[in-house]
Amino acid sequence: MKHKPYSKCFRVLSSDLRIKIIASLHSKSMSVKELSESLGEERSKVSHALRRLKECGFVKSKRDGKSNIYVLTKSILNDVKKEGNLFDIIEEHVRKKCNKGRRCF
Amino acid sequence: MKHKPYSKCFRVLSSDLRIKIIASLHSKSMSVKELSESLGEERSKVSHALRRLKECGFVKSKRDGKSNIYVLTKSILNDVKKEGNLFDIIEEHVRKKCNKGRRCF
DNA sequence: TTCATATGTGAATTTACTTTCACATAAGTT
DNA sequence: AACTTATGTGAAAGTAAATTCACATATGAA
Repeated sequence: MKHKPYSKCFRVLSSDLRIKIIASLHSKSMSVKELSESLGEERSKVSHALRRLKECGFVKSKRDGKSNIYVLTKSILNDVKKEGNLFDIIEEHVRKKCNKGRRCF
Repeated sequence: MKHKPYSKCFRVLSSDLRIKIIASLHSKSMSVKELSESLGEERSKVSHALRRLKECGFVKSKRDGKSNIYVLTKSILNDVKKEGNLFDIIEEHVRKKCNKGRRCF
């Protein structure tokens, strides 16, 4: 088992904003502006976040006129749709374990 | 969907050392000293890492004489054993997506 | 081509995390 | 009790990541 890839991927998922972006894009592909407005976050912040998500293959983008539309890649899109996906696993863990510890939240 | 729990859990998993510890404890429950020696990492570093893993419910500890033996909790232990677990999902993602991006590794 | 809109990006700043170190505690041994 | 071993812990120092901001680029409209 190589460790670096795991920690790197988890690190990209370790930001609240980036998780929000994944959740948003799951409902609907969006431009930076749309994401930025719907999340109430500064545009450049969203842009930097998207870059990190893109670098690790969680999202991709396509030009549409003046906008760049961001889309979840199949990989993570499938995860979110499938039963027993990445988020289910974490959610279950959180439900069972994390609320008991003081510091986790 | 609450976002904080996700990002917090992912953050705890975003350290190479902490992933190594999880992998080690998967083979065998160990004391801080044993972990520290087998990983070649400074004792206090391992102790701090274990605290974070414990805070988020990934490991628990039990006294055994002078030692504290660290054990993976059922939650994550099951994950590592089950097909389609957390690590499989990330591994598959890495294999498919991350090696294409420059920055991910 | 000039202007407005949407976005990307680098760098400085700020914030968060990790590592190290000295010391405290706890249990077993002599 | 005094000593040794194993560990926990707080705080300083070091390192990395997030945020902000000014500017660059790219596309469509007038």
